[in-house]
Amino acid sequence: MWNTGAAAEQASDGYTTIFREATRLFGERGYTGTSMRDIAKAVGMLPGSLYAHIASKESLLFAIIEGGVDRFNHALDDVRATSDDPRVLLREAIKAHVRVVAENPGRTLIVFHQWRYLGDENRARLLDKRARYEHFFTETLRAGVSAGVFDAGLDARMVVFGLLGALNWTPEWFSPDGPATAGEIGEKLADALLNGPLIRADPTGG
Amino acid sequence: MWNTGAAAEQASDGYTTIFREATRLFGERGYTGTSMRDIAKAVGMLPGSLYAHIASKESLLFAIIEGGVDRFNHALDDVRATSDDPRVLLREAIKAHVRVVAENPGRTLIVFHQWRYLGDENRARLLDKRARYEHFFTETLRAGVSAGVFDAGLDARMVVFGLLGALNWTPEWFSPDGPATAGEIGEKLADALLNGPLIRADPTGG
DNA sequence: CCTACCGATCGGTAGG
DNA sequence: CCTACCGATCGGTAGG
Repeated sequence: MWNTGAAAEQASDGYTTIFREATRLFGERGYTGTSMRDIAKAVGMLPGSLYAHIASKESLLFAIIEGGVDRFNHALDDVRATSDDPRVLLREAIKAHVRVVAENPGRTLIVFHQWRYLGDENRARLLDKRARYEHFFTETLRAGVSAGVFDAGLDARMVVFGLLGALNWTPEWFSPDGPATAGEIGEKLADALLNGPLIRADPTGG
Repeated sequence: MWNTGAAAEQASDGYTTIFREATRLFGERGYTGTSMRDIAKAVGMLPGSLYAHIASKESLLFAIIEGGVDRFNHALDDVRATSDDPRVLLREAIKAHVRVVAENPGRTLIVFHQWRYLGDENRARLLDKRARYEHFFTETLRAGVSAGVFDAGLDARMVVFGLLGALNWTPEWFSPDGPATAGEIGEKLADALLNGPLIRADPTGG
């Protein structure tokens, strides 16, 4: 009877296993498309037994989303420490975002889309955390415009919506099996987003 | 008994009403989060009566998504006729995209996210139509790089992913109640996306 | 488009 | 974490 159970499950306890399988299933089938029986089957329990570990289906969704948003916000805390230059901050924020997405694209899709299924209170808490994340981009852009390194002629709201939209769409196409690392993708995506494809008229005529 | 029924329903027949209410409900609660009973209640029928007008829940989802994708592709057909300049084509495509989103942001969210719930055959048909849409952006970018009007130093895949991500995220924030029209938003978004916020070093020193 | 219904499944709980 | 179960709801159909 030695070395069975916990070891075979990679030392995951009941809650951890439930959390992991629920994340996978919510990502694949959606929250409303996943039943507690699906989760129970995936973790090898009977449906009623799940409730020895969790309070409700919604509490599970909330834990998944909140944990995901927290990773994004913590990544920004590291970014803030890297520089005072808004150009560097924005580039590092893009790279950090891609890194967090790359950790678990499926979880990120849940974070971005399935907060709609939370009850009023949980949804409000989540949207507050997401607003904090988005605020960094708005403020960094504003600082860069003031410093004269970002284009003051652009609509700031559209720049931020465009940037965040591009970033929030990354889990739709990022593949952990692709040849490029998250770091390489982050660099190239930052180049593309910060510069835009358009070549300006060159005042030297060259 | 005059002037009741059809007139009060704005001349919508059964199928049209079902289609409209299903679009609204799938947008608000998701496909798997909406029951046929929800739809029946919204249109004022009993659940079983829906099947006099539709074949199945999935056929309804497919009709909504296919109709939505077709609007995007038809809008691009108009764009193709406007110019040969890749810069103009890309700008007009961005504006067209925003216009289609603005028509019905809820339907667009279904188009972008709920194709996952289609069966294999319907999903493949949809993804093919979406690929055709995305191909326009890839090709227009390539043409612009060849013509020397788009930056050849950027990773083309990242430019297209960034652009399409920003566009596909628009239904998340676009509000028909906002002060700006779809046309104004499209212009400003195109400026932001095509130029990027970063100011290049000016060779004239100005 | 209604009446009446099918078998299957839902989130969750009492008591151990 | 299992046994045994609750009332509610699911997509869909036969026959009119």
